[in-house]
Amino acid sequence: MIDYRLPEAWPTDDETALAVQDELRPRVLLDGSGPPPGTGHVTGVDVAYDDERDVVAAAVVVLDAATLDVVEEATAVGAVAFPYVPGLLAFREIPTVLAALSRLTADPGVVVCDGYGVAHPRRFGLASHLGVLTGLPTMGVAKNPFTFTHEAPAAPRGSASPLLDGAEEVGRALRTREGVKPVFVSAGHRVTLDQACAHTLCLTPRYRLPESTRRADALCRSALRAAAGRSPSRPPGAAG
DNA sequence: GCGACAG
DNA sequence: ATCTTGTCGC
Repeated sequence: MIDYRLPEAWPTDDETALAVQDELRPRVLLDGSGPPPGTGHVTGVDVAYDDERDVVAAAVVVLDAATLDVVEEATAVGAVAFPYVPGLLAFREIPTVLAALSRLTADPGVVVCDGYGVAHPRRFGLASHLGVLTGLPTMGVAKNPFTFTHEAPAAPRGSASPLLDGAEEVGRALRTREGVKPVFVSAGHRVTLDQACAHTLCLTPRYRLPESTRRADALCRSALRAAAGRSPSRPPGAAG
């Protein structure tokens, strides 16, 4: 069990956050030293919010990469540490994610984030940031193209087209289900773009989104309800 | 200056 | 992300 600790000074404003990204970006490795797709463990990470009550819940779910069976789960609840700012998502999600990861006993293997890795305005998105702080191999699978451009990939599952920032390929639009909107894959840390796409296809035998993120999404939502959301439609004055 | 913008 | 009814389809 590893205690993934949050850096002492976590940014509170945009300016400092940008400086932190510039400082940590050089530590990103895209050497493919992570485990081969379909082997070992794959861990899904996701976060849910109740900004109204200033509560955030993170969930991490470790899967057997070969069978996609759940090996272990963990959650953590905390206070919202940063507002949502496009390009600074990591500062909002990472504190609680690290707390949840620290509660795991199993080796996380490759960590799959809901968002981007190096496909980022400054090449340092959530997945890359999490990878640098933990040393774990990470990658990102996002549901939207963010600010990047792409051509629609061919209809068959497995088809892909480059996700571009100008002329640079920062990620890939990958079709995980025939005829269905693609997902947007990018490398995070210690994982190549090709490996990230291969991992994604291993994780999507049935649904558009990776089994890892689907599991983590369901878990962080229930954790949030347990922590902050009493019956949402309970009339004022009722017991509870 | 204005709009767009991972979750 | 989150707010939300019904609806089409396997």
